[in-house]
Amino acid sequence: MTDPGASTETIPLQRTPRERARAQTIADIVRLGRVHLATDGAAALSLRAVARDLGVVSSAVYRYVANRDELLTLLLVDAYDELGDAVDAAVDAVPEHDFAGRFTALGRAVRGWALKEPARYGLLFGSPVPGYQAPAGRTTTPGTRVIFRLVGIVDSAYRAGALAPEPGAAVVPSALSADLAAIRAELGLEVPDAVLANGALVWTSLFGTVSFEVFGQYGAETFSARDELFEHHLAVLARLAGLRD
Amino acid sequence: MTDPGASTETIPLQRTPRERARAQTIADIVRLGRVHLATDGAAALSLRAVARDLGVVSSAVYRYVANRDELLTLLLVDAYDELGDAVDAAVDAVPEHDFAGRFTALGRAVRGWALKEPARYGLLFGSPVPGYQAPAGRTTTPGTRVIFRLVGIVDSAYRAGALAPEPGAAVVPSALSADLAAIRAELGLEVPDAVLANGALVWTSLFGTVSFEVFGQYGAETFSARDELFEHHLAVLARLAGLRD
DNA sequence: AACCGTCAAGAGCAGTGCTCTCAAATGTTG
DNA sequence: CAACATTTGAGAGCACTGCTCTTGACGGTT
Repeated sequence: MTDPGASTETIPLQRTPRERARAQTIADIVRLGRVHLATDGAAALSLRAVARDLGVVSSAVYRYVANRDELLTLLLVDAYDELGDAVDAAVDAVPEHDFAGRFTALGRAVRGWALKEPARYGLLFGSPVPGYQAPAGRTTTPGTRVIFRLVGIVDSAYRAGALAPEPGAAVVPSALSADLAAIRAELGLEVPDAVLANGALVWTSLFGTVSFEVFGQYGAETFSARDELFEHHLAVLARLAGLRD
Repeated sequence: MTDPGASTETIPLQRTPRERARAQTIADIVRLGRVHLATDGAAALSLRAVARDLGVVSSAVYRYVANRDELLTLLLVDAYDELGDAVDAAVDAVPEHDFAGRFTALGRAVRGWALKEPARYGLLFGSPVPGYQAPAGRTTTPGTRVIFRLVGIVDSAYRAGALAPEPGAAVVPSALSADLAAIRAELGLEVPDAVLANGALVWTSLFGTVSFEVFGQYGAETFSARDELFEHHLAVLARLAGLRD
């Protein structure tokens, strides 16, 4: 849970005092919205409740935030960035040449953040909020940090010759190969198709596992040793990505 | 999209005409709710809107459904059953001894239903609806049909000796092993720990892949060959489950 | 000091879930 | 067939939501 009292928003330097005050108010709104989001979930996020916490009438909030969807977008970017920061910190703490270790750290960071912030994780990776469409321009960049980091690890391992040969060279069909080529070009990667396709599966599998745990799909009683289950899954996924451990 | 005109609900035989009429009305409410759910999503499901479609004032609906959450539960069970029926039909259409084929059919059925019913899929496997807690007694049984079917296929393959030796015998730690033993006992399975643990990963990975596609996590442009991507992932997951193809 | 942009407040509209009361419809029973 | 009892639908009402509009005050800039 994020401490609602810590107003540690990074506010870019503003020229006039007006702009400074305005940026501070928006930061406060995001901070309060983050608390509500973490407590009640995305669909229950209420501008009026945020206004009450801010000690202001509801219509005043609309001076700073166009509507509920824009606040949701701000919170979306905020959450993506926090997850990205957590993943970056965890990965950077592992030596560069320890590719499997870096992957494991990435997976643990994702799971740890998700379990700590289930509602915000649900906003990012759960069912879309009805009637809300995330604006592509503002959310794609922060939204791709984790997957970029993941394929970056795999690509580095490949360049270093540390990647295990893919088990049972799966030939990818041509249309998929074209997609993968585009990704490879855009991100400046070298990994071959089969590895990249497996990387995509590892990506979705990691979030699938985390989502099942966070969203309660496992049921209350089925798995009590969830840490061990996740570690086991992570090890299998590392092997699937070609990262021997 | 489910045809709102087809009132094909299975109504158990009721003694009095009153009970018959009552059951029919509840079935109509579920049918209309299903349309709203498929159109607008879970969080936007409105009892008043259902009442309007039913040609009745909102308070009258409360004669048949205690509150919004109970309607959501009815729709949850309804969706679980429809998915379970689709999966069963797809799996049963494949010869019993073709274990990999049955797994592939299961995966395709899940994806097909999810893409056809994204909002209802989101209710089942997406972020939980805020403030709503599914009653365990009424939802667990229909909610476990797919995973039971999946492990059933793997277990049958194991009994038939058709299961590939698990790649790199992963030893599962003791606490997890106890969980797996409980599952094995409850479902009457024979598969060893490592296979069962991999089966759980295959399960979560399948739904992770489907969720990413349904919830739009792939982005608009990244993957255009989604059928091929899914088929590739499915093939890798089949191998991971030990089902050679 | 005057000005003009920015701001908060309040009223108001349409929608939501849900509860309550009252009257009508309906099935059951004498 | 008639009287009864149960069930049902309608309507009003409360508290909440997102959002818009107008009004008046505050405050930085010229």
